[in-house]
Amino acid sequence: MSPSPNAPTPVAIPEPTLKRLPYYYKFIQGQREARRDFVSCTTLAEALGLNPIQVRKDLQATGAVGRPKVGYHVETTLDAIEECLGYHNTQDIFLVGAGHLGQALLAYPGFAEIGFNLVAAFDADPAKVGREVAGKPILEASRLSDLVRRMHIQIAILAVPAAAAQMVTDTLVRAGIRAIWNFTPTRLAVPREVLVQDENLLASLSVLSKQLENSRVKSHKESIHGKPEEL
Amino acid sequence: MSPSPNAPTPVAIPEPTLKRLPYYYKFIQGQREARRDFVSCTTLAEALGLNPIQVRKDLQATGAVGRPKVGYHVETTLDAIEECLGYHNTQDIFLVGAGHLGQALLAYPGFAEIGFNLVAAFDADPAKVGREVAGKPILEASRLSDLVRRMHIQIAILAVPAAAAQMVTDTLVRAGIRAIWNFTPTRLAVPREVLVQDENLLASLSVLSKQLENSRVKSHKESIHGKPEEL
DNA sequence: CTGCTTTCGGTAAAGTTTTATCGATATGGA
DNA sequence: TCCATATCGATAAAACTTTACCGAAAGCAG
Repeated sequence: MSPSPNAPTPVAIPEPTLKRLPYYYKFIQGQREARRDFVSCTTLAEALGLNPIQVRKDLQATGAVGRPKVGYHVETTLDAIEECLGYHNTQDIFLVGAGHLGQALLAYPGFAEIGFNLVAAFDADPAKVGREVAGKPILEASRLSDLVRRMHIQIAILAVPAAAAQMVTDTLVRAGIRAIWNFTPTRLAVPREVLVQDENLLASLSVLSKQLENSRVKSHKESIHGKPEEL
Repeated sequence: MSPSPNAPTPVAIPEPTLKRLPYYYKFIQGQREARRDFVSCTTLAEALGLNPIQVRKDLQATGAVGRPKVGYHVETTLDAIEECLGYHNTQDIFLVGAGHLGQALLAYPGFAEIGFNLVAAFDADPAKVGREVAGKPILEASRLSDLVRRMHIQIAILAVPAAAAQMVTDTLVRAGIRAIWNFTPTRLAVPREVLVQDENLLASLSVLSKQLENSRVKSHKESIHGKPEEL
């Protein structure tokens, strides 16, 4: 399994593909429960509203291999996706900021299923410290740095107020964090070796609303010019 | 302001750009508070860790106009972004599903700032119905359809359990919803004219973790081959 | 006033991601 | 057994996004 020194680097899988894989995974799991042994790109694509060719390319990226006229073997393909997304190797993560959103994340049971173990939250508010949410303790913010270091935590969820975002980030970075899942609407300044995944909810909502506006204009124009809808 | 019949359709702004605009907006607001009248792409890019050329192209897309050697006028540019993202035209939205995440969204004060008015939540759980979160009522799920119709709600936030996602979606669609901000890990089947913005948290976390793994492999390889880090 | 430097706008190139095309393979039915 | 068809894998084209380049405008210093 260990690649030879100059093995062709297992080409990084594009982010859009990574984001789609969980959907495939879920659907294929459903097929397994339905006692199906194989699933084709066509089926997947139809169920998920995607392009079959895209599905095929995505699955290829995971290393899954299909059989013409039959499709992909359910078990093998599930394994390939799990392997690809790292659902196996479980990993401890911390949450910083136990406000409404933070507590919702604390209580969310889904992380465990994909190999993450959210072990504790940290907050600066003494009123919250000491409480538990879904069995996970909320600890004093001052202990964050030390625990990240000692427990070799690599990923942290950042759900603090925007004003504190950069400061907390600096603390995390100094403590040796490797990746930050950022729920604040702030661009974090981090050293190049630290990864940040932004989850800017306001931005997403803005996008949706803008696209809605666009589609309104478009369909209005279409109705004026009599352009028919295509199938 | 009304475009002539065959005016060049104000080219749809690419989604990546839309997602970056809120960051520019926030930073430029900061500049205004600091009593600065102009801001350059270079400054913005440096502050946000982006490419200056990208920033310029993004701002151009909003219609903002800059002056060589000076930059973009703070007030005008803020207006352009507001106009572009529709921060002005406020819009009522509904939340469906008042679980942990749903309640966190209910309590989130940020929506109002970008022109959204989250007026009510809906839930099937009688224990939750009747309660209020941050002054927003949680109503019976059975009233959803009627209220969407009567209030001409265009955007709904979907934060129900995955198992209910498609069913609730169908209800929303029948009631005339135009766009769904989907927090469930499900691909929703909707008619073409209905927009869906997926916010798949598990998928995002998987991406982060996978990229972390990649970067580990890469830096390991680099250290073996002695490839130096670039500035 | 002249020349230097910063920054913009427009156009072009490079890089990514999505979609299309085509031959090969395996299955099921004639 | 042989043919029609569904589906895969590979390669190529198209679309989209990011990055680079270059000339022009505008401020600043001498």
